[in-house]
Amino acid sequence: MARTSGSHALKTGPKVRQAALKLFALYGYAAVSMRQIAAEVGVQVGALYNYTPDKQSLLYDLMHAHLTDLLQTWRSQKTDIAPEKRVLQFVTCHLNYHLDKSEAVFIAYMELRNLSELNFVKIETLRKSYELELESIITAGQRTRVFSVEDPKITSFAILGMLKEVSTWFDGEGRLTKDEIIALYRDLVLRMLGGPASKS
Amino acid sequence: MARTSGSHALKTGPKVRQAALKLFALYGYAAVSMRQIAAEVGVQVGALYNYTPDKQSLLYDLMHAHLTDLLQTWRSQKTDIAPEKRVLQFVTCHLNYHLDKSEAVFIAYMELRNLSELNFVKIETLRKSYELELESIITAGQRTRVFSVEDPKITSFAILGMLKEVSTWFDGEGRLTKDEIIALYRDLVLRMLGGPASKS
DNA sequence: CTTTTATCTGAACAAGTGTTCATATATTGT
DNA sequence: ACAATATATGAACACTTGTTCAGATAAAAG
Repeated sequence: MARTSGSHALKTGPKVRQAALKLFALYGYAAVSMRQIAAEVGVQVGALYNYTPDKQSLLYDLMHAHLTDLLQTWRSQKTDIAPEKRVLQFVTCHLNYHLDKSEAVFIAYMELRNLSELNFVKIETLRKSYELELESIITAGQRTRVFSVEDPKITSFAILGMLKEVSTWFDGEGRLTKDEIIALYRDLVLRMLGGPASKS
Repeated sequence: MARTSGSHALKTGPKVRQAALKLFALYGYAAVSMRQIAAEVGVQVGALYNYTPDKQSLLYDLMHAHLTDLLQTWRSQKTDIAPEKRVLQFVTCHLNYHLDKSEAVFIAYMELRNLSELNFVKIETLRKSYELELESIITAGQRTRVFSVEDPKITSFAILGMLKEVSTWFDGEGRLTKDEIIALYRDLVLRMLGGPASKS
């Protein structure tokens, strides 16, 4: 070897992913050209292909990295707590992550249909395993009668749907702080799960 | 005149919009070419320009037609009823519309960033006026103390977010019928609004 | 049947697409 | 200093993009 691997690569590689992340989130995968990404990095278009085999892999890598990061973040949380606390832990963890990394989150929701068939299956598997985490918390709480829901699956979809929506408008400059927003959603989720107190 | 206006146009015009609706919903605006739309209609590319000045207008027209239709559907509902009934009316109306016209709905959420700046403002105005309908119901119920929410705006966002999510997975072939789903969401919404019964 | 005109075709336009590659340029180890 | 090699360039590839338009086609009016 006459050169340590990646003297520039270690800088340009992440820059490419970061530029792609920003531009895909802003204009959408299909609307962004490799030349736009190259310009954002400050490099000619050919150089990108030292860091990705093609445009499709760039999208897949971003989504895969995001989802494994999200899953790992969640799975590093304390696990041995009661469902009513655990669901709040989920909401807090989810919103903190989503509000901090809104670009990656946005892409993961919006660009599913631009994945190749094979990549789509892999990403969907990851996404579903994350979403099942919430459903299983709800089911656990249902068993111990601390929650009272009609349909755990639909309830988990509904909660995830309303949590997703936050990242479409939150920009850190609104009326409420991140923590205030999280508190409001924690309350809404508890209501949806209908603790024993609200049973009729 | 030697010909009644639009002998074919009355057939091809709607076909163009329908083809664009289908393809935009399936692959996204940026990923669909005018030639694909033409092929779906069964016509050559040039013919499309008898029915739209350009691709951008095609997108705008679809979104505008959808939103005015949605708003009109909602505004044709009975208005003189109490907030707790009216909010259920909103959920039912919204879900019925969204589950029936899922393609138009999907485009309206996904393709906002592909609108020109001017068109975006117009569409956003329509969308916001629809979303404010829910917020004003919540605020009204808050005043008469039939609802008990911490933040009417966030609550309306949360409800709209969870209602939107339904159209991403509902395909009419799942475990639940449309009416069963609507019933579940009506219940969830009532819980979120925390009627006086559930006050602590 | 002839004229009028709405509609469609088919080809063309300039610009942009993702990707490849021989060549040049840095940067590092010796 | 030189040699080795990781990165970047810039031009080229074949193809697709949205849009235009002269001319063909078809249908209705007179």
